Amino acid sequence: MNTSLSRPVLSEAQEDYLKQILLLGSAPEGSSLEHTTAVSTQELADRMEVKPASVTGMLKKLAELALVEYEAYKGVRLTEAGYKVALEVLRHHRLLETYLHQALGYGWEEVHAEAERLEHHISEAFEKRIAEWLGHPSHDPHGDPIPTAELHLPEGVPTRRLAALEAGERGLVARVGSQDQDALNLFAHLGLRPGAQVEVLEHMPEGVRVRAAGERYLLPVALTQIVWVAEVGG
Amino acid sequence: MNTSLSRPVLSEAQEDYLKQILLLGSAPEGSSLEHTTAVSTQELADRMEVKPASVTGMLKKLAELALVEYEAYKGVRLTEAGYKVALEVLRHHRLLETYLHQALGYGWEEVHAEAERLEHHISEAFEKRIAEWLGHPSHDPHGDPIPTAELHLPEGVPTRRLAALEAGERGLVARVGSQDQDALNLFAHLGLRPGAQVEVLEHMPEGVRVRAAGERYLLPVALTQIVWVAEVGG
DNA sequence: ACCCGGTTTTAGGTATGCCTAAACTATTAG
DNA sequence: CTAATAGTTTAGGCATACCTAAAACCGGGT
Ligand SMILES: [Mn+2]
Ligand SMILES: [Mn+2]
Ligand SMILES: [Mn+2]
Ligand SMILES: [Mn+2]
Repeated sequence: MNTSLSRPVLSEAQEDYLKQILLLGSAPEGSSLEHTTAVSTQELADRMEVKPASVTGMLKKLAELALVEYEAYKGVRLTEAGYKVALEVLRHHRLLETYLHQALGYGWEEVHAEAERLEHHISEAFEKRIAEWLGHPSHDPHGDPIPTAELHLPEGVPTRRLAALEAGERGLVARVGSQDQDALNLFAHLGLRPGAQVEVLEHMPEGVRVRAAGERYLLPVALTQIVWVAEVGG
Repeated sequence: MNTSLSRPVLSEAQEDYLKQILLLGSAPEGSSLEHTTAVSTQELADRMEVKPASVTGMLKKLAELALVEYEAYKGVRLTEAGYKVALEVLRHHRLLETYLHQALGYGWEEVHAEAERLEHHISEAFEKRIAEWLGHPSHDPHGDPIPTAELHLPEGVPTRRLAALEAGERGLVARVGSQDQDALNLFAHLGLRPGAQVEVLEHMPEGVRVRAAGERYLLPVALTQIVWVAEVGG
């Protein structure tokens, strides 16, 4: 009983495009389609590791399917329908990451690659069962919010980039917002995972000196943009 | 660390062809490449729900990859390399079925469709973790043997088709060897699942009268070919 | 020996999703 | 206000995996 899904059957590539358009067009904290910005061909090409010409082709196809609004030279935005699909894929992704971590003992930094593929291939029954097993979690192991079954994206606690903390300030890692495997490996290695405490010791030209898991490190600025921290007692 | 796998990266379609060549070419009990028979274009076309012309095309490609031996008009057999791939896919499939059943509470008859897709998309890490979680099971929920991590197919206990039992004989369902969803639903509904007791009451022209789960049914002959039974006390 | 009918292959075509190279557009720096 | 350049699109290709229609094959029966 396939419930003849209300959404068309999309390819893996199409689903990934929609998901990335959502991710790239959203403010780091933000949710809701209205607060979304247009995404350029170039950004998508970089993120999808594909040539810009390929992106143009795909965007035309998605526009025909009424999943995006696309005007040449002006970037794309999701339509209401496209937004739904993107959230659905994102839900699969983040539930899978959580399940791999909690049920199968995957490392925090290992889950992304596996989820990136599986998100396109699990059924709604599978989604439902792992969500139940997990007790309907609100956040994945990276601290990212998981869209609900009704496709609402929960608001998070207010956070600031690690880069924005003053010297001497401390906080709790709330989110490590990276898709890059090497960066994740590094963070995992340093103990900079969601829930951990961090303190900014000093801002330097080459990066930010921090203390995490009892050790001191110099983090390149780019990496301190990726880590979001919440109030210590929050 | 992808360990740069010894086998080439194959498409989902290629993997499914190899698996079906293995399944169609093996005796119902049999294992080992030697005891395998050639498989015809037609059989594959039926099984894969594809036209014979498509099969011919695929077989040529697989032959180029040295995964099958293919001679026009004479059917295919797997090469040693193709046999390995087929067993690998089969291991994924049957481990997944077992996991979906035991860990996620899928019904015995629901697992096939989900496994059919996922088998191509899980990593070796995933395979390993579910195998460990399950305690390295030897058989899947349908009673089919699961290839080991070293890709050996365990021998089963000797079984006979339900159709082969004499009137009055009883046995334990050892295996329900169907890929057909509707047949599986029916068997599940009747309580004819691996481990259940069955008794053949009478052979009729229209089918076989059996008792299972306390009830009496008339099973079409075709369906009694699919069910394998072992000695009651075996 | 030959014919027939089922099986299999060939030939030619579709759609997807990617590529490169070349042409074009929009924006920004002078 | 133009001209360079970064960003984008078009045009033309390739590979995969299917399809249909037509031709070729093969084995059994006469
Ligand atoms: Mn993906
Ligand atoms: Mn879903
Ligand atoms: Mn499959
Ligand atoms: Mn494997």
